Amino acid sequence: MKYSTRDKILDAVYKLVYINGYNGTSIDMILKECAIPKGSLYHYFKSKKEMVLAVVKERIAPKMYEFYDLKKVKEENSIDTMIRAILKVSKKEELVKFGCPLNRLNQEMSPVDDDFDKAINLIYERMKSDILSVLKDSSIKPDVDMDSLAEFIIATVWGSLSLSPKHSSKKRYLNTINHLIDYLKSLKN
Amino acid sequence: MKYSTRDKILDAVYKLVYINGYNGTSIDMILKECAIPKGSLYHYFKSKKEMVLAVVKERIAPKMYEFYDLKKVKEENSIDTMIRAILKVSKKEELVKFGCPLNRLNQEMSPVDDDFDKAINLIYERMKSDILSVLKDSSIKPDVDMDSLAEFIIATVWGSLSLSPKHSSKKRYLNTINHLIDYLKSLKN
DNA sequence: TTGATTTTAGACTATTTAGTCTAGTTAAAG
DNA sequence: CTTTAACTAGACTAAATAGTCTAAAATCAA
Repeated sequence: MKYSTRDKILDAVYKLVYINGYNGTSIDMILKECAIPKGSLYHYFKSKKEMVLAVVKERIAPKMYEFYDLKKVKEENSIDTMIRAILKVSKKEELVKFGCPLNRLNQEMSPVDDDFDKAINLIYERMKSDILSVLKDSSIKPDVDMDSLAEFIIATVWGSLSLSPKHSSKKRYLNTINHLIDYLKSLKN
Repeated sequence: MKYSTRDKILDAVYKLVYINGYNGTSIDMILKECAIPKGSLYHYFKSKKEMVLAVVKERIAPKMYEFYDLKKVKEENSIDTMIRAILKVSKKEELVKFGCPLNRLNQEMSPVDDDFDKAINLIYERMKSDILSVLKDSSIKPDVDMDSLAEFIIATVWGSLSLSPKHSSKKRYLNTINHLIDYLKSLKN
């Protein structure tokens, strides 16, 4: 099980684009980061854009889905499963430090590039439906609109993570997100 | 009262950087947008960075403060003033379409540039204290932590606005933000 | 009007950018 | 072992990049 050149590239691009953004990351930075020659890079990917789109699908997407595949603890109300997922976010240091990688790329690329917009939206919709499937078998007051609640959860988590990355800390995230948790608890039937 | 070259530049840069980001906006794009020669540009600003920092201070900042200087309606609980401010955001088409300009720039520049980080943080802190001063004379349940509540409000609004700019609409914002409003109402004493 | 200052004009430069191309090397398959 | 395919290597290109420079024009103050 060796560390393939392609994987090396995707890891480097993920890391660099996460922090510097798409336009802030040059091919040369990538080559330096993974110490490979240009020929190899363009052997695996036909352009920078295709490369970063591969990162979206193969690196960012799995990281996003990861947060909502919590196994339900027996007898637990599903809303508590949701709360556990939200709290678990604080354990991922890079998220608390640099914000959500999907959200970052979304803000930079969605308004100016259709392919990025589509790729990112696909992941967003899947996240949303994952959340919905957790919420739907929880006992929530009947008058609550589930769809907008799922969006509210994502928006709040993303927003909390995006508050001034350099200064945000685990504690700050938890303080902010605590209000979301209180709200979710208040929706229990 | 003429439209000065400097203002013309700041307006163009605001618009271009808002949509394309800092690294996605070139000097040539700016020159084309405001139809001035390079000499003029570099007469008013010594570098691209200084130019965009001026946009942050002179264009973005006022737009941000604008949303929290609502006059309190007589007899109104201040929390309702807050809610009115949050709802008013939906009336600004560009916000709903492209997200919060401060948040966008923050995500792109704060992790990689100290000067941007500082300038943006200053605005953020002022917004937060504006919100706090509205909240502090409202009748909110005593056990609520005001500071994190102010951050929660900003995070949620920013997050709601950042959900997939291309597809977000006024209605989507309002649906999402409605949960925040319900939560705020529940905090009334 | 004159003289000083501010603003405009855009050609020019050095660097960086994404991407190409061809030759060489390594690995896989028979 | 030999042949074919996958991969590496990096020099090279054309375009775009931020920023400089000098001279001309417009504006302002006396």
